[in-house]
Formats: sequence, structure tokens, C-alpha cells
Amino acid sequence: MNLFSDIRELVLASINSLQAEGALPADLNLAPVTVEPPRDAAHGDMATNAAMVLAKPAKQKPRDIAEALAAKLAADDRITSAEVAGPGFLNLRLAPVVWQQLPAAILKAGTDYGRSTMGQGQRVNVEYVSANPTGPMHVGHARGAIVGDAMASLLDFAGYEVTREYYINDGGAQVDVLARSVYLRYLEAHGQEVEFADGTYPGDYLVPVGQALKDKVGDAYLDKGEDVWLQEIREFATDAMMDLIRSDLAALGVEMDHFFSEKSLYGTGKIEAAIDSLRAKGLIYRGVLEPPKGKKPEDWEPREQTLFKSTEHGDDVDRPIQKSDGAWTYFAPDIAYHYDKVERGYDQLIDIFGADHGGYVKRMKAAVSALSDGKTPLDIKLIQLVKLFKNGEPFKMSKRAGTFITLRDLVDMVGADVARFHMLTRKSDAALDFDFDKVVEQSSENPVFYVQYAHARICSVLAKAAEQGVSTDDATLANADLSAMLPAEQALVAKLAEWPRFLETAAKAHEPHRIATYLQELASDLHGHYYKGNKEVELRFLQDDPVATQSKIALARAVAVVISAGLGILGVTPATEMR
RNA sequence: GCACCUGUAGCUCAGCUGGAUAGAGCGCUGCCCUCCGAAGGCAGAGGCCAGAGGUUCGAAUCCUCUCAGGUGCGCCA
Repeated sequence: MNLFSDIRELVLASINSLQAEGALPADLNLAPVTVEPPRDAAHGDMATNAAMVLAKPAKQKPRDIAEALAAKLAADDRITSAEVAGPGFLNLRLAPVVWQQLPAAILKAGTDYGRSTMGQGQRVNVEYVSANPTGPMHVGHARGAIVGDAMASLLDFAGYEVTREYYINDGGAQVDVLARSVYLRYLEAHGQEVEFADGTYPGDYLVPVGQALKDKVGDAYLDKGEDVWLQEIREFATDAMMDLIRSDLAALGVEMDHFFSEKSLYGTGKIEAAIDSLRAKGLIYRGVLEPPKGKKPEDWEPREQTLFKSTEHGDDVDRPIQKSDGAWTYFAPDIAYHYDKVERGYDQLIDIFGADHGGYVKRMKAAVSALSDGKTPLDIKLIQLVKLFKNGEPFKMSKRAGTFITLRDLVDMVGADVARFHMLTRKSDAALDFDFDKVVEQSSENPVFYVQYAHARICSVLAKAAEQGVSTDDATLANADLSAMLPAEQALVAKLAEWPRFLETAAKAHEPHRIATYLQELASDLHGHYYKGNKEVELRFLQDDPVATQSKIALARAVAVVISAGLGILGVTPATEMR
């Protein structure tokens, strides 16, 4: 249910009718025709650009087309007026009954109102977080986790079939470091004195892991060399770290569908298979790269390597997939991982990376383009840094000073709802300021509370109505008579009508922050409407007449439903009261 | 040197993939609680959308160049 697309269908039907009459050419591209809310409400309820975009291909004056179209549209019951304006805009006013029916429709649909079939069940894989399994997640991981999770929910709501995926970097040397660090904690658990040299992780989060290892294997690894325990402890430690990460994510409200292990690519022929696939396309060769200009590594010397001809697919230079000693570069398993995603048959891939990985965007896109023969689009979202503040002052994290903030600390300090909403108020490719004190302030300066307050306020009104004996369940409210709807109320309904439209544009652009923007606008409209009730008694939700109250409440509840739906996509729980 | 991202009110940022007179919050000025939650609302001031060209009916939005800031740039993940 989307009023804007309904009216757009009507506009298209009217154009078709004009075509059938010979007033317009038959072969017109109607895709650029849009129906949007006008910038200025005085222009009407909706505006279409149809006459302007068709003028050139139809070789007619825009205003002439607009006049003809206006006559057709005005014949429809839903349209009360169609006026030509400006260079050829067609401003439409909708019959009051169209607006009056919307709250009931929203109440019947519940938080599914706005759900779209745009995605047509296409399968999308969203990969995000993908933090190294060497320790707890820090606050820097939070934004990517939140944006990725909201992105997945957004696409799901827009009709895609979404997989939330986490790539575990458990194949590299840093896991050896982890294993050795755990071994030290294991020795410690046996009462030995240990020293954490450079190249080990001294964090005390490994203490319980060392203890758990002792509980499991007893003294089996004491006085033994790495050849005995390294592989075993790698496994044990990464499992423990992933448990930790999973629980950190859960605290933030993030739950993955699938974890993919980098390690599973090694020794299984998967990397080789991916590279062979590229080789079969003539994209693998032995060669020597030019040194990067401007920035000269001191120890540069030309070396022959195995290279991927990524320049064939839009990259700037070809990329090495094997080191000079024959071992894979990190890029090789990444290729294999994305090959696996392509082979799993996704229609679309989305990767959420930290901004510091910006240099890998082109090569990853080149790899996916090559592996899928250009059939599987890959969108890579770079998440910019979060600048931390405490009470207005820049906040620096330092392990030494003990001011290192983990993701878990963040959730403990401000709560998952506040963290999530705030991280989603800005588009992800712009840096974000995050002040630990300001985000929990309860004022209009804080968008989280502003939106939550709007919802809570409605809940409060509903509770009051219930005290007066008015039924407030959605089924009853959906049958309320809204035929006496006032212009100010209609304006609020118009905002609700925009929700499905907003949602689709957000999903198309892969930009969940637009949901947060819409919710702030809706909350603002609600607060404004509420206060109009101070002066204009007829606008209050609570009236002396229970029947009147019922119809007002239906509108209020519809607003609350849309706020809930929006917050649901962001993973934020709607507050029923503010305390 | 090259690539990517960013540049919109004094500050922090939106701007619905090209639409009409560019919006919000904070800050500033002035108002509003015998009234459904003032944790809020209304009004005002504040802009050469970094700059210059171009594309067209129409540009903050698309293209080119310039300037400024950020990130990254073989055998580290």
C-alpha cells in the first residue's frame, strides 16, 4: 500500500489513454515520470513531472501535455483538482476520503505498513563487522555492525531475501599470536610466572580462556613445543573469541545468519579453484609491478609475482595474489570468499568496510565482476570513523591509560537503542561525532529521545483515552469514522503516506540513515500537531465525545505504528514512556 | 604523484538518485503551560550550497577542472 505509487499508476494510465487517442506518441519511455510530495504544501497534495519529461520525446509543449493530462486525471474519483503550474508541473489534490482511509489501512497492516515488494525476493548477501577473532570488539566496530544490521533489515523490509554474514579472519598470522598468548595464560593458570613479550596480546580477556584450556586439557601442553599445541590452541582460542564476539554483538542487538571462516578456504582447494576460475578467463599472469609513485618504500625492489589482471575490470593497477615466496597474499582468500558468495547464487552482494579499507574497493569489485562475468553487482559501503567525545571534549582511547572502550562498554554506558539510533543519524560515508554524555541527554537536541518521546506521548494519550472508556485496540480503531478529519490532521496523514516512499528510496540507495531522518520529521510533525491542540481544542486527541476521541486516537495510533515500524528497521525499541 | 570519500546557516548535519522560494537541531532574538506529558511548541534573524566552466525546460544533486580536509597506495590482515 503506497499512495504515491497508486497515484503514479493513475498518471501512467492517463498517459496511456492519451496515447490510445493519438494525443501522445505510442513509444514513450515512462520511467522518468514521478509523483512526489510538493516542496510547498500550498501547491497541493502531490505533484507530477510527467508533462515536463515527456515534452521533448513527444515534441509538444509541456503545458499542453499537462492540460490534457489534467483533464484525464480530474475524471478520477480520487482527484479533486489537477492544476498546471510553473514550467509544467501538475499539482494534484486528493479527495479527503483518500486521506481518511489511510489510518485505518495502517492500523490493519500494523508495522508491516510500508513493506515493499520492490526487491522481488532477490537474494542479497550483506557482509559486515568481520572483526578479527583476536579479542573483544572495540567501540570502533560498533558503527559498521549497526549500519550493516540496519541495512539488512531495511532490505528485508523492501522485499529482498537477506543473509547477514560475518567473515572470520581466522587464517592469518594474527591467530598464531592469539594462540601463543592463550598458551601464556594457560601456563599462568598452572601457577607459572609469565611475561608478555612484544608480539603477544596481553589483554586480560584471555585469562578465562587460559583457565578454560587448563580445565579442558589439564597439564598436557606443559613443557611442550608449539608443534604439539599451536594448531589445537588456535582452534580453541578462535572459538572462544567468536563466542565473545557473538555475545558482544548480541548485546548490541545484532545477530548473524552465517559465519564464514577464512580458514575453511585453506587446504580445501577453494582458493585454488577461485584462482583457476580467473585463470580460465586469462586474468592471471606472472609479472612485476611498478613501484607506487610519490610514496617510495625504502626497500623497494622489483619482484616477479602472480598477479590478477584487475585492470580489466576497472582497477587502477593489477594486484598480487601470491607473494614472491609462493604463499597467498591476503587478497587471494578474499577472492575465494567472494567466489563462494557468487557461487551461492546471490543476486547482489553488499560489503560493509571500515573507511581505512577504501583502497580495496576497486580490486574487490574487479574480482567479483570477473568471477561472476559482471552478473553479480557488489556494493561496498565504507563506514567513516566515529569521533568520540565525553562531555564536549574529544575523548582519546588509550590502552595504557585504561580508557580503552569496548563495544560492550558502549552498550553498558548508553544502551543499545541510543547507540544504534545515533550511529544511524548520519550517512555512513561521513564522519560522526559521538558524545557519551550528550547522546543520553533527554532533550530535543537528542534525536533518539525526540523520536522516542513522540511514541511515548502517543502511548500516554492512548492510556488516557482508555481511562475514559474508549477502546484503544487497533482492530476497533481501524473501524473509527474519520470523515470529520481536519486539514491539520490530513497534513499528518500525508506524512504517514510518505513512509513507503521513503523506505523504497532508502533501500534503493542502500542508506538506512534515511529512515532515521524520516522518523525525526514524523516526530516533529507529531509534536507540532500535539501543541496545536493547546490553542485549537478541536485538534486534541482527547475529546469530550468518546466517538470523536476514537477517531482522533486512530490517527495518533497510526503515527505510533509507523514510528514503531521505522524504529524496528533500525533495531531500536519504541519507548512506551519516558522516565 | 595517483585513487576513493568529504566540502550546504556561526556550529553539527538533512536534502527523498535532476524539480518550484535550499531545510532541521544547537546557538542568538522574541513569544507560548487555569491547555491530551513544556523532556515540548510558535515566530524572527542567519546562505554566492568551497570556486570556475559545462550538460538542459530546470543543477546543492550529473560531467570536467581548481582549491581545502580525510583515508589509502607491492611480498601486513
